[in-house]
Amino acid sequence: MATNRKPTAPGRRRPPRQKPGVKKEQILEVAIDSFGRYGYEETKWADVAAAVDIGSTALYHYFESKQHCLFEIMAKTVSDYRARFDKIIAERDDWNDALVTLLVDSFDISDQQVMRQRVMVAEFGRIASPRALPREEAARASARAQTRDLEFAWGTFLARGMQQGLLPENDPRLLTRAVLGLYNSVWHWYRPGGTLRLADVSRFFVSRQLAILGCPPDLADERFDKLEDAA
Amino acid sequence: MATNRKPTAPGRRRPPRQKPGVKKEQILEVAIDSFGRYGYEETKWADVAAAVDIGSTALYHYFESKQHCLFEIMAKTVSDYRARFDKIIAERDDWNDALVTLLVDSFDISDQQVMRQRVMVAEFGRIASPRALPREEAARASARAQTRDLEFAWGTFLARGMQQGLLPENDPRLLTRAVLGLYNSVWHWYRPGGTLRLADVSRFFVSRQLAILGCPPDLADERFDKLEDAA
DNA sequence: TCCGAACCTGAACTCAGTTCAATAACGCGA
DNA sequence: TCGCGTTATTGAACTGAGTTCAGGTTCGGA
Repeated sequence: MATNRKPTAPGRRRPPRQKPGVKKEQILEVAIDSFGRYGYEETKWADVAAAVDIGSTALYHYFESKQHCLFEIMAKTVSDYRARFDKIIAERDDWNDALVTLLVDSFDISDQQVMRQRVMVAEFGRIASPRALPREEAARASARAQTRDLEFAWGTFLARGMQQGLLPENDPRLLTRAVLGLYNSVWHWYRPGGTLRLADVSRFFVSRQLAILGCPPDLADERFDKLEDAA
Repeated sequence: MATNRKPTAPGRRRPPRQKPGVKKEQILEVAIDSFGRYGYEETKWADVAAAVDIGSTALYHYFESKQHCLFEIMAKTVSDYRARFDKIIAERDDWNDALVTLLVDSFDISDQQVMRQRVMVAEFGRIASPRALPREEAARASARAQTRDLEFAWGTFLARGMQQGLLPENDPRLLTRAVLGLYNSVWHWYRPGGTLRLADVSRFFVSRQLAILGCPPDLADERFDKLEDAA
């Protein structure tokens, strides 16, 4: 837990500069890992700087503040999820197929994406209140708006399933909150490298999500069996 | 949002001292409300002091730190939930009756208890890592241990339902996490005084919890109808 | 070779949270 | 009613993570 990085040896040339954007990606990587592992509060901003080998004030070249970094992580997390959501919806005609794919796909994520989800659910409360710094506020507002949009998109999708008679009638907004709420709850306790494999968590929770919706919970079993065979 | 309280007028007698414990309760009330409404971070500890009409340093007579206060709130929240849980279990012979009562009862809470749940779910991540100050650490450890115990108790209860053939066989621990995860997810977005009535939220989410468990979701309908008639 | 933009730094500042030494009020036994 | 330990409170000072600022250095391209 060194708080300060070692200074460049005097009389020594600095290492050659990398491609633009690389450093920022490094910072985000370290931040995601540290925020996800120890929590946002516990993580010292200066330690993140040290980990990517810059002085703590250099961080302000990339982010307006520590929270700005957090909000960018969150905005990216939702935005990536949304992109996958849209792609799946667009590619499937069959509603049931789309549903199962959506549910299964959202658990089919890398360790780093898990960490992002952990950061997301742990610090979600922060995106509620506006901030003063312009870019920070932009990132916050973006994360918030995209979250809302995503809920709306899910609601619309579920309403379509009801129209087609594939889903029992119910308030689509509350149903969305229930399905996504159950999904998000996973990241409060699941962490990569634990005793539980994500594939098992996925199998269990997808079936429970289907139960919430009122579908036969074994709707996704076939899909999982196929995935197992592939692996 | 005044940060400092007005000083006692000089030459004036202080107001008479209240019963011991009253001030601490006042602090907790204000803290719960403020943490739940604006978030723990956003809430300035000194503002809490001002709200109960003491200087900010006087808070340290009651709590070792701001986090200590938070942890006491969380510990109390779990402990109260647990007490209700145990009482309900003890009073019911019929397993289905107990289940429905547990689920319905956990939504039958006052506005202040809602705020406590909001604080709980929003800041839950903090109870993971140990703290240095003794009483603060004690409160943290207590909150953590009680949460674990509660999950265990739920798991045991669900396993009993499976033994009696009233619940489909499933991993009781994962099932517990799903049921409680869905419950907790509510407090991320529900707040008192909104457009949605808690009774409606309750009706919907209890039925979804039953769906998760694999029970007929209308198992609780009768109960709700009775509650409606009473009101 | 010059220039502007991107990148980075040390020193200093901020401010919520906290510590500390001292004081005031209370409650109770002598 | 006095004395004395406990409880409650305060102002002044301290702490440290986060931040600002006024500059430097490096780079790619004109």
